[in-house]
Amino acid sequence: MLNKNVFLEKYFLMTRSEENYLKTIFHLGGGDSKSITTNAIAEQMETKPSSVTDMAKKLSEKGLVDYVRYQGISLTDAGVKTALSIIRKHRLWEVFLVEKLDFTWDEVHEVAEQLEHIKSEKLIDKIDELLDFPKYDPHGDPIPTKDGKFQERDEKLLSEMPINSKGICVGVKDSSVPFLKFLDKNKIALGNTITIMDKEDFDHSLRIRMEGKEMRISHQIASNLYVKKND
Amino acid sequence: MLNKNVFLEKYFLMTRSEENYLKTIFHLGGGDSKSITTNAIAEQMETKPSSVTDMAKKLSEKGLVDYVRYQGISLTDAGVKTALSIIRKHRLWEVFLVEKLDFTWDEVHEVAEQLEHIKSEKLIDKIDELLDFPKYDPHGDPIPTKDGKFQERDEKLLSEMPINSKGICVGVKDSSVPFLKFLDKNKIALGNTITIMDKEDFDHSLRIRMEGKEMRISHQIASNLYVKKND
DNA sequence: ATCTATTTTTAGTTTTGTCTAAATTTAATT
DNA sequence: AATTAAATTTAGACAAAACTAAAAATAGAT
Repeated sequence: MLNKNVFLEKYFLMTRSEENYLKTIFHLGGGDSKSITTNAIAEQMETKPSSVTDMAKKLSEKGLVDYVRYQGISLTDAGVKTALSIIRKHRLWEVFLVEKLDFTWDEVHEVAEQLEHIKSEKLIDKIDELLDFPKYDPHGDPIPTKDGKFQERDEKLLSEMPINSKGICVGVKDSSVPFLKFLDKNKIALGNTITIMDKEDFDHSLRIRMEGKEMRISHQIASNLYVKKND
Repeated sequence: MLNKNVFLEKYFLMTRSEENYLKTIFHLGGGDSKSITTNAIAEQMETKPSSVTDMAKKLSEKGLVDYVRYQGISLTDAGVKTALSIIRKHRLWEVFLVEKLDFTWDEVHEVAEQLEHIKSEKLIDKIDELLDFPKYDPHGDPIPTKDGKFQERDEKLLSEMPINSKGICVGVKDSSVPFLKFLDKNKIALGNTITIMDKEDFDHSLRIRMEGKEMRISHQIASNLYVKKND
């Protein structure tokens, strides 16, 4: 009826499903005007390629993605902005759940998937403030700022660190529940300082010192842990 | 496929819309096996009677309401239990927004309407704990316990209090945004002790003393404020 | 350059929740 | 008891978001 409402409806009122598509496309790298295939999106979202095509048309209509039949999908600037605002909400909620409600690493994702769709700018800004404007989420992933800026980290995989170097544990590459539970069980937490004592040529396992204790970790673990170089 | 999943689907997985219907029916008094009319529900939810009929059938199928054609709708025990769990979530989130995020009375409802549908028992229990198990929400309405018990209050409307009596402000009858804004502006807050100094026969307005200040309030205001008798 | 195999799209269907318009039941009035 | 008014339900339609199956386009291999 009103022009203003048409505008609002088209550009600001996103459904949960639309938001999930944008987020997925961003995570698959579609933010750098790189085309993501229909199949890749379908696989990631555990849905069918035909459903992705339908949504591609819809998001293209709204100016959030660039879509050419058979050529794949990439985010427009508006699409990136929207995706980042959802990721920002997701990661802030994750911090909230861990810091304020004592959730463990592996429990937060599912709940944050729901909370990220709550529509209230004031709410998420206040949560940000309550948490004292955190820069990283519990998995070590950077939290975009309100104006959509990312603060990337100078980080390396633990497996790539040289012998005798030190690093602070800042994130995980694999954020699956089994891996996070493993870390919890072995008291490997973000912020811990890790010293690489020795590397085993045979199986690429590492001997490390952490929180005063020495332990051996497999290559598989070491290649899924990010550390920030310390010296 | 599995029997267990059929069970879960039918009895536990509620859609947002189903939850809103149950909540509305409860608020209209349908919890005491009192029949609520199709029209009343439609009006409250700003929808059409035919939509209510459709949902009545669906909820009846699920064993959450008793529904007889042309005779109205009431909640079953299971329906009451579900409604109370949603109301519990709504009111706890309201407390959270006011206590932890400095929302004002009039801002909380809209956001709580969204948050009440988040599905995670652990989340709401932890929020409850974080808030130190509050008994009332910011509007003074009682918060049902985890096992669905209500703690009703010994409360009166301010307009019904005798001269020279004292009361503690515990809730509002009208929770519309304009009224809540009025209260904020005039520094009338939950917990304030109010002494009734005088009542004016002509317009039923009241002269009261609150927080050391004397003021006059109209009958309309006084008949929308609940107080707990103090002496 | 042609032929497969794969990917992607189209067309048509389903489910959920809504709507309108028409039909039916209940309630109220004479 | 008959009639009218109001409330309620049915039937049929639609939009969103998914699906299946069939058709079309692309890419890879010979």
